[in-house]
Formats: sequence, C-alpha cells, structure tokens
Amino acid sequence: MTIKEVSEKFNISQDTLRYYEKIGLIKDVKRKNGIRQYEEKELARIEFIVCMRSAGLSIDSLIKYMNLLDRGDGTELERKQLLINERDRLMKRMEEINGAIDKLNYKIDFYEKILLKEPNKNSDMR
Amino acid sequence: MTIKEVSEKFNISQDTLRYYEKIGLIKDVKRKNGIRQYEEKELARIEFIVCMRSAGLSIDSLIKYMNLLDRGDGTELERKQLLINERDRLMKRMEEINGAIDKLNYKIDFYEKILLKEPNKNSDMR
DNA sequence: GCTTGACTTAGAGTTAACTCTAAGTGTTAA
DNA sequence: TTAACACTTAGAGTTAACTCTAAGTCAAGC
Repeated sequence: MTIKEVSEKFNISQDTLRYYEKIGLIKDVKRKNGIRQYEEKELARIEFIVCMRSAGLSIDSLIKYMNLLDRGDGTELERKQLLINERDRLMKRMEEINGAIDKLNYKIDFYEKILLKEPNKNSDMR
Repeated sequence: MTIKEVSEKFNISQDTLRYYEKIGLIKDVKRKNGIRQYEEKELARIEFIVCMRSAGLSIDSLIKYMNLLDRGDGTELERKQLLINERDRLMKRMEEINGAIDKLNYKIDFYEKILLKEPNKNSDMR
C-alpha cells in the first residue's frame, strides 16, 4: 500500500505519516525505488495509532508502547501497565467531559425556557 | 478575591488568569492599587471556563460565548446554538474515547492472559 | 528607612503536533 | 521526449495554549 492509499484509508495526511516515521512512531517501512510500501504490520499499527490519537493519547506514550512491542518478549508486563495507565487517563477524561456536558445541558435548557417565554429578559451569568 | 486565591481555588496558574484577561476571555476585572480584585461575576465565569477547558472546548469558542453574554439581550438564541454545537462536539469526543477504551481493554485482557500462562511467547501486533 | 514578598506589565520563549516549502527523482501517457 | 504527476528529503513555519522573564510598584513588618 502506498502512502496515498494509507492516508486515504485512515484519513490522515501523508505529511503526518512521514512525520510519524521521522519521529520513530512508525518504523522500518519498506521502500521500492525509494517509495514507501506499507505492509500488514504497519497498517495494524497505524490503525491503533490513529484510534489512540483520536482519543487523545500523546505521541510520546505511543512511541513508548511501540518500542516495547519492538523489544518483544519480556516486555509484556510493562506494555500492560502502560495501557492500563492510558486507559485510566481516558476514563478520567470521560468524567471531565461528562461534567461539562451536564453543565452545557443545564444551560441549554435554561435558554430553551427563556426563549419560549420571551420577552422575559432574565439571563444566566451576567 | 486576589489572583492568588482564584488561582488556588480553581487550580490554574496566575499566569493563565492574566493570559485569559489579555486575550479577552475574562474582562473588566476591577483593580485596587493596580491589583486585581475578582468578584462574583468573574468567579462564576472562571468556574465555567475551567470546566469547559478541562473538557476540551477551545478558548476561541469560550471567547465567543463570553462576548455574547456581554452583548446581553437578543443573543440568547445564538448562545444556545453555540452551546449545542459544543455539546455535540463533546459527545462525539466521548465516542472516540469509548472506542479507544474498548480497544485498550481488549489488549489489556490479552496481556493478562499471556502473562498468566507464561512462557507462552505469543504477542499482539508484531 | 529598608527589605521582603506579592503583585504589576510587555513581550519573549516553549511545547506538542503537525503542515508547508523547496528542490529533486522516477514512472506513466501523449 | 517531454510533460505531468506522485513521490522523496531536510528543514522551516504554524497553531493553540500556555509559561517564563525582566523590570518595576507597593504595602507590611522589623
């Protein structure tokens, strides 16, 4: 698969794919006449990376995880711990977002009500 | 309330509070001998801002919302629409995070299993 | 009266994660 | 065989959101 195809498949720019390689998040991509040929292994990793990035994991954490994968046997416990940390961070993130959604719903409701019974000039937080 | 107290109450730096003022996110903070005196109105806004920032709303959106609040009557519909947009964005965000958590749980489970029945040298994504 | 410490300002510097530019190569179609 | 096009590289530029620096003011305590 070429860089263009990968970029379209995962909806990330070619620049981003090259950037990920430059910083060592994606490694050992084969070339044919200097042109990148992504294979199964890379595709699986890229899918994971894209998903985790969309959730907000840092590139740094992902590099660490990929390095453990490359070191192979004996790093399983460390990998598991890293993933647990990231999952816990995401769960905390979810709570923050939930809290904000609650607040937003309350305010949206407030506007819904005053917009119904215009011309009540009451207003939130002023 | 001084900048120090506000900073401690909401757990954001004094620099950040000054920065928010500089860019127009917080406005009209009273001074006594040049020193900021935050009042109820500001505190309510800061609480909202901190909560929304923690969920990932952009400063830009928050400035827009605060500007509508300051313009007052007649902007209620616009405010409501802005809040609905942001809420919807957050809900999309939640789904992405949920997807990532699912994937992480799957992998954590995988490591849990292979770590139990060592020395099975199987490994995910290699 | 002098030091200490919390505050002030304007503006420069930092960080993460891209995104763009310029100059060049190699394959494909007319 | 020349033009078009997709790719390559190194490195510079961008963006959002801070964070830090330097130089200065002011009230309180010794």
